Amino acid sequence: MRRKTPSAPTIHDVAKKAGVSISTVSRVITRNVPVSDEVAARVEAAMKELKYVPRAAARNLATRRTKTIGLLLSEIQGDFFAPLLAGIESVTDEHGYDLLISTAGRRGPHDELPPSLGNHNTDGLLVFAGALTGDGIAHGHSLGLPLVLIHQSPPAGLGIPCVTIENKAATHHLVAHLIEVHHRQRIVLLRGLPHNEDAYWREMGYREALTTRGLPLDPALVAPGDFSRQVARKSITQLLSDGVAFDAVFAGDDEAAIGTLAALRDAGKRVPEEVAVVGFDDQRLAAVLTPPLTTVHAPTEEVGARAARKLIRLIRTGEAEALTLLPSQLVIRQSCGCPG
Amino acid sequence: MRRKTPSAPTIHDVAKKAGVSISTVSRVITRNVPVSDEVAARVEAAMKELKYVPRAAARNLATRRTKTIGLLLSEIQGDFFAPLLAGIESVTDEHGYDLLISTAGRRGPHDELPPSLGNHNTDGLLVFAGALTGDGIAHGHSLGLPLVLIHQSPPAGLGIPCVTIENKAATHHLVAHLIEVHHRQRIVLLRGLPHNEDAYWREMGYREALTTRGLPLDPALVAPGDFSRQVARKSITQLLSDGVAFDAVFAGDDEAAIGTLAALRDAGKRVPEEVAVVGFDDQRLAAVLTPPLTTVHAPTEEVGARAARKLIRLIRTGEAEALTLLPSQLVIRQSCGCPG
DNA sequence: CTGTTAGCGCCTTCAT
DNA sequence: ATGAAGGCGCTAACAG
Repeated sequence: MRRKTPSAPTIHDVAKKAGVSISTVSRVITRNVPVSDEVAARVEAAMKELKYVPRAAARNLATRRTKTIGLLLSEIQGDFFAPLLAGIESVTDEHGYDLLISTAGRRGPHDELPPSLGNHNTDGLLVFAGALTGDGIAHGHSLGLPLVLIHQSPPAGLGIPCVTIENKAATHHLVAHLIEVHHRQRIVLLRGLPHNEDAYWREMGYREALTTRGLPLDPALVAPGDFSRQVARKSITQLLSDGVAFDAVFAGDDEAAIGTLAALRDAGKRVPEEVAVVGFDDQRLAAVLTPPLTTVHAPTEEVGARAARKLIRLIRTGEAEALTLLPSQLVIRQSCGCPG
Repeated sequence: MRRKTPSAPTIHDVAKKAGVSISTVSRVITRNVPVSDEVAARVEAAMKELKYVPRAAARNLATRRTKTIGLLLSEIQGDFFAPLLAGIESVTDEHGYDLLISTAGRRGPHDELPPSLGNHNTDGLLVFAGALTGDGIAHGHSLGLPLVLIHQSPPAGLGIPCVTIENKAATHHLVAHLIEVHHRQRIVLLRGLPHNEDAYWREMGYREALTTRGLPLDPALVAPGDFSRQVARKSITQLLSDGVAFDAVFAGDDEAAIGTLAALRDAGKRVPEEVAVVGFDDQRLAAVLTPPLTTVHAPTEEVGARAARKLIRLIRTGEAEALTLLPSQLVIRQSCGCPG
């Protein structure tokens, strides 16, 4: 049934079978130039019969465009990643772009683009926070590669577009809720990762909420959280054994909130009666925790979609607005002390 | 500072600047053929200075290989997806392959390959369950494209390799645990999606566990679960209001277990005292539920890694073993009735 | 070890 | 509306 690997049909095979020139075949493929209906039909029949598929490499080479977008990630992990990718994929798909994925790997942020995503192998790049250093970003930019940053602002001076979420105001509201509604006074802050911008702004929101309410910024209440269950758990356990008094915890993100809940449970502290706990992100887990977690909803899928849309515009028109800041929304559940 | 878009440097520019021929440059790029150290150094300096990046399209065209693997998904969603992709990415990365991602979209399984992943735009394809119909798979196969199926077996007759997990025996053990250790007699089965092979084998495991223990297969205890929270919740609520008596639920997967837990909570039933609940998959959520969910751990990351490794071998050698069946492991927590 | 020369498969003016 | 011919940037024999 099977011949001897008849090495995939080319445009020439189609042309011959349809009795036309290759340029005509090319025209019915690209649909850029009018072709008589009759001829078009013949060509299409030939393509179908031969199971012809245009070879991307050849088109790319001739066109000097790849019709693919690269996504550079720091790592594939957590609840964060799926919605982000879903958002991106929906718009790249809609616009006929392919999606090439690559991770920085465990070595941390990279100083250069990975070769595969380098210039001309991709029409543009989506760069997620932590995947590239400032130098790495500058490198890509200097190559003339269209770039859009996600959850990370560009190195000073480079006008690279960026899309991220509102962290500070949302955190401020969240902490203010703890203070005003639940009368908490000693609120622990679990810090996020060192160079993470989200972490930075959340901390700013926390401080602002306290100071504007006349509460002291007690350094004893600040501990590492690193956006991870383990670190958060350790921090809270430590605080407890150090005898630090507190009646609430802003964990930095939902993962850290889970660690916090675990530490508190271990210590026999009741949540939210004795200690209120709040997170950030509103991951899929948040609603099913016990008690259900009060947190801030981060519109991650929307971030992905916006970033992709922006990159495509940048590729097509050469410009895109510098910053897209998506609003985040308070999600009140029960871990703050609100009734179910 | 910036010239007039000096249209990216090519291999010729590098050759000229290094004072060698383009073949020499090509050789230092591919490293297939020995080149004198001195010359190599000169060439590399030139490449660096020019910020030269080889154009993938040109290489692909000349080589007739793309060095990229396609991943065809039904949808990007859930806890399932991140570990799967992480597993795949780690091995494609290790072997120098790029990863092109595409989803079937909401229209359900497709009868043909998406053009971008079609022949010659990819060296091979990883196809996840539900992304392609049998015809779609056959189509890809007839094109001579190396294919590896994930969580789905090939259409009869086609020797397409596949990697999936052990469902039946694991479910059997899980249900047997309910029967023998916790003395449950009336165990609800929440069915999975209709054409899902995992769902099929899990149901077989459930039946086998009951029949080998002399328990009746009461049709009243079987209801739709669809691997989703909502459907599961509705099913359980319905069962309850119908007055069907049961003392345990095998939810089909962890998502459905969450829905089950919610329905039971709404009805004031205590878990696991009155009703034991078990899931399947051991998602990230499982351990933080209340009570912590007894389930079966599905080695999803490993599945991804194995599939990718198998595809690469298939691409390189033309063959790969037909079936990889990864073992799944019982994870006993508290929702079955075991002590914390 | 290095240079020369064909293509790889398709798009795109340029004529017709 | 269609055909002819050059070129996209690189690799891979083939000579030397």
